[in-house]
Amino acid sequence: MANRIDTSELKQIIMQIVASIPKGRVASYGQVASLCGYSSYGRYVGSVLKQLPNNTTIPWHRVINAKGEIAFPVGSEAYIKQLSLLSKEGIESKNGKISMQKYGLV
DNA sequence: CCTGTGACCGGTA
DNA sequence: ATACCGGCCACAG
Repeated sequence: MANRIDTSELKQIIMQIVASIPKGRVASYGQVASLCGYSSYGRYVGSVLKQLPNNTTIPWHRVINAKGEIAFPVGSEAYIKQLSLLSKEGIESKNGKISMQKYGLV
């Protein structure tokens, strides 16, 4: 039992969860954390995605915050890129907000 | 060792 | 509905 968290292993789990998000769906950082079994690791999820290389195959763009908004400042490079990728998968945002009811995980 | 930071979240006013 | 606040926790300096 020594339920000690292995951050290096947790990273792998997080990436696997994110990779498992179906195309056309989105999940919040906290939700990804929950699926990993660590509901309070939302911030850590973000820090892991931040470390991903530009050529990664991980669909990091399908992860947004709990409010249904992209976590970057509106108009920033990353914001525009993420919005573009989402739009490509048929995910539309209303006034910068994405409907979790519609695109959230089932 | 201590402090600040961040792709977060939920409660309260 | 928005704004503020405290909790959260790995990581960098």
